[in-house]
Amino acid sequence: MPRDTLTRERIIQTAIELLDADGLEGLNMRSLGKRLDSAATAVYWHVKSKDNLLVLAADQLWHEIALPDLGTVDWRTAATSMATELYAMFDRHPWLVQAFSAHLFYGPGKARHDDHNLAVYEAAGFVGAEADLATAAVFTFVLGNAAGAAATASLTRRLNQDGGNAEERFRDTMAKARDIAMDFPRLRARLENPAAADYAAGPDSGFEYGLRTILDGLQDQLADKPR
Amino acid sequence: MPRDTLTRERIIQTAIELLDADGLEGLNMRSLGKRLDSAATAVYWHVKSKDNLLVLAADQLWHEIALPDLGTVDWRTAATSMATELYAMFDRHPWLVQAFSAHLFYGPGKARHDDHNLAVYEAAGFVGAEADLATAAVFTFVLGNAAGAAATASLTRRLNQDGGNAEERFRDTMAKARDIAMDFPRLRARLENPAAADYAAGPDSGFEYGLRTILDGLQDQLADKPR
DNA sequence: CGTTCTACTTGAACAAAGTGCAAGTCGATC
DNA sequence: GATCGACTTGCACTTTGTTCAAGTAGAACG
Repeated sequence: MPRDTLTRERIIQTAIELLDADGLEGLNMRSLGKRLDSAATAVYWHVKSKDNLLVLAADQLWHEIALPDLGTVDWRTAATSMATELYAMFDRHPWLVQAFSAHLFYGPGKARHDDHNLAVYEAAGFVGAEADLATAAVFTFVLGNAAGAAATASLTRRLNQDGGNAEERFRDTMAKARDIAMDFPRLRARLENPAAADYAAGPDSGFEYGLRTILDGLQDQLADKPR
Repeated sequence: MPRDTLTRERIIQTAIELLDADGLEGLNMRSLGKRLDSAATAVYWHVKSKDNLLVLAADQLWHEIALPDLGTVDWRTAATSMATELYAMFDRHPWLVQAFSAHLFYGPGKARHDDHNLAVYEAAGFVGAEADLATAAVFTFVLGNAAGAAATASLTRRLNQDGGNAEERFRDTMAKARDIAMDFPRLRARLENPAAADYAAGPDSGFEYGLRTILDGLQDQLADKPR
């Protein structure tokens, strides 16, 4: 006997909890049912399918993103502010990246379009017209970069706080990578004297620093080869 | 009776063919077996698991990537050349994005490290040391952007060549998006006079144009807010 | 108070897919 | 011709998404 009645909202909420806790693999209909104190199949009255549930969960989070005022701010500013918002979202819910990689990489062509959805696209610099492929690329960059930065940050946090399993596994991997890296002269130099390397930056400034660096580098490249 | 003997190489090759043709969903051990003219489980003698097979397939493609000469070229140049290579790879094998989104977004922390692997990382500007989170972000950017551009290009190609189902479906989606977009003043303006818009660019120059645009825009943003 | 209807829940069961395993085959070697 | 090891096969088990007929519980109605 379920304490609370099953509702679409409670299902979505619980699904997000499970996903945040255990990742994409942690969510299956039976574990979800157990967590909800009801049969796995009861969910199907409220939600069409598991895929649909994932979409609904993502939608929920997507709709929590604050929109910049496009009347006041130009789209470049908007894109940057979007990047920050998305950064936070991917940081809190890493499974989003896995579940919707196609959307993130291939743009919103495959995604459903509702008003808020499209407003976010607009804010992120995306235009839903077939001619505007360039802007689609920009959109992908904004999302991709936000996700990458989020991952970086969450990695840092895991290192600093978790203490234990995750840290150990990560350090193992990195130690192994380090061993291999010592065979490469450039890597070796960087590893042996990180402070002197031109890319050195505190963990927390990784996002902005990474941006700056790549911007400088690629700007140069493009300047060299016009057209 | 299989015509050819089953080999790890043939399995990987066939898996890539299936993946290229039907995407991630198109590959299951039974269909793979059928295509190889042998029992599904025969594959397991050559390959540890399906996940492992995906890694092997990705590795195969990964190893086909040409490395810039790091002795001659600085790492920024190398990163750009990598972007081009990766661009081509994601363009040819879109399922890579789906299967390895975690690697692409979260960096090589979770990936296995062999010599070539690490050489590519180095070329892409990644250093396998825990302090260098900034470079990891750069790595993610290069990959993410390459994938986005590849998707854009493959979308264009699909539109121009496929003629039929894919095009129709895409146009439907876009038409719907367009309808909704007309409610947004900025989008509407862009859609009604795309030629005049500052982002207009030929489909084929989408990659470079997208880069230029976002670089300009974010460069400005960073210039405004130092530190 | 009983009936009915609607909203919701349940357990059994099916299908798809990854995979382990015991038994078989086939070709080379002794 | 016997043996051995490499390789293959079919069966079967497990997990997981999903369907469905049958149930229940509470509100509405007579």
